[in-house]
Amino acid sequence: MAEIIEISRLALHDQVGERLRKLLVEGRIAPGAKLNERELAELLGVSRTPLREAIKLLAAEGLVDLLPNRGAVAVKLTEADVLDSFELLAGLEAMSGEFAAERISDAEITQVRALHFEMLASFTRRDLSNYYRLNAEIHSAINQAARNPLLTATYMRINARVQALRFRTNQNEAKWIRAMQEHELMVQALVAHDAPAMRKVLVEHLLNKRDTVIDLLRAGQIYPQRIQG
Amino acid sequence: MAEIIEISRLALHDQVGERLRKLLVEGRIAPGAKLNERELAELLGVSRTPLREAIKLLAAEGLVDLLPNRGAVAVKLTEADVLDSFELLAGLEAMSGEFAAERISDAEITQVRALHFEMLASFTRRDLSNYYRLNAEIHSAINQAARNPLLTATYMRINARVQALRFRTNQNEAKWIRAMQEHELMVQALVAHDAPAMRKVLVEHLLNKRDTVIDLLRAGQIYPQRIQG
DNA sequence: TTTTTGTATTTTGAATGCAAAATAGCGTCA
DNA sequence: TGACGCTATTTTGCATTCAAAATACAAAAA
Repeated sequence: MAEIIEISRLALHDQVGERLRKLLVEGRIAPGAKLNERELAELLGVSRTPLREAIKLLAAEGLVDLLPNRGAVAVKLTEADVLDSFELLAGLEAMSGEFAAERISDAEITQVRALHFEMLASFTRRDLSNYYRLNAEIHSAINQAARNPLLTATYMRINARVQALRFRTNQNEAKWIRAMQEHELMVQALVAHDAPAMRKVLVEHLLNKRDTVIDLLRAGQIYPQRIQG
Repeated sequence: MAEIIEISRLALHDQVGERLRKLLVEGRIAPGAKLNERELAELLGVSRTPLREAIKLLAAEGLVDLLPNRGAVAVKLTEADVLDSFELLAGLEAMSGEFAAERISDAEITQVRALHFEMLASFTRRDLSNYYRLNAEIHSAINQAARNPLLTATYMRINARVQALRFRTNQNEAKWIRAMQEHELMVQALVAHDAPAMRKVLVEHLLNKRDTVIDLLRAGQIYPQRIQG
């Protein structure tokens, strides 16, 4: 009989972890907010045990801070934290980009180019929602093409920390246009399998994103969106 | 009254986490070995609750795999995993090295040079134990000089995964000599604050280490050291 | 002999309970 | 009025307990 790959439903603590992660990344739980175990357990409909296991997991991912005997709080990144995060992300993206330029297949290039044009369409329509989705898909495709799952996982982990911050950052028209130009260069570098060019444009791209986020952070445009706190 | 920074003793699950991590990294728990909760809890003298929390932590760090309803096993890296790990480590070290070259202080350079000569002494005596300690200290000092704690933490996390593999890998005289030459170049690059040179030598250094480990892995020289399993 | 099926045991997963630490509230004293 | 200290309540941390899933084993059938 054929081997059946069982689609194992996730364990409770994993489900809780995913839901909590989403709440944190989307900013539904505000940075700096205390995570009351009893409250959260009731909200999520589970006992405190799996919730605590999930919190430990998120702590290892850097999404919450653990205070001994005083529970967990959603991380509130300082400006220095944000700078460090983007610096590291730039390096990781550069690495991804280099490997991708060397290893990407023609089929994958075609796919990236298609996504790129779709993104241009969304940009033209100023359709932020689809723009962000396509942007994420392109970066994900580049990561895939790098052929290093550990690199991809590491990138995603660090990215999750700043995800809440990046929510809706491209209101600035000039910076948005520049981001699109950089994406154009990325596609060119991939087509040419030019690893150094890919590194260069990605580092620049990320550092620009960093500056945008830092500006918004200083202007207080980011954290005030909190829902719970 | 002055604010007193309390040296809070670690919570139990953290202590358990550290002890477990040590057992895994040192290979005392063999790769692929099942982590029986009852056994381990008894061995460590705690109940299963904090142990389970610690295991979740180590799973997030990539030191154990979680099998739904079947517990945790110590990760057993495939050759592909090892290649991915070293590729990522090379990129992270390169990043560290670049930033360190740009940001290192004169005092830190002096310290690295001193450690370097101590390591040369250990090399000359073929004193493996001190050689490894000093080697780790130098890489740690470079990481510190990069001024990015998140990068340091990320590097250490990935490094822990392959730590057990790297245990005693420099038996090969020729490769050991080459490693020493590379270290010489590192110090020179740091003194000259030459970031590109630092990147170059560190990537090379790590990829050579990778090759050494892969050779040993293929020759079956690594995993057979297991104690428990 | 090999495979299958049913049962017993083990092991993991989650809820509950209990102790210790932290927080909050209140009263007292300066 | 304000600061300090004590008690009560809340909250976290860990152990214990209970339920469900997986594994091991043995017996029966092909």
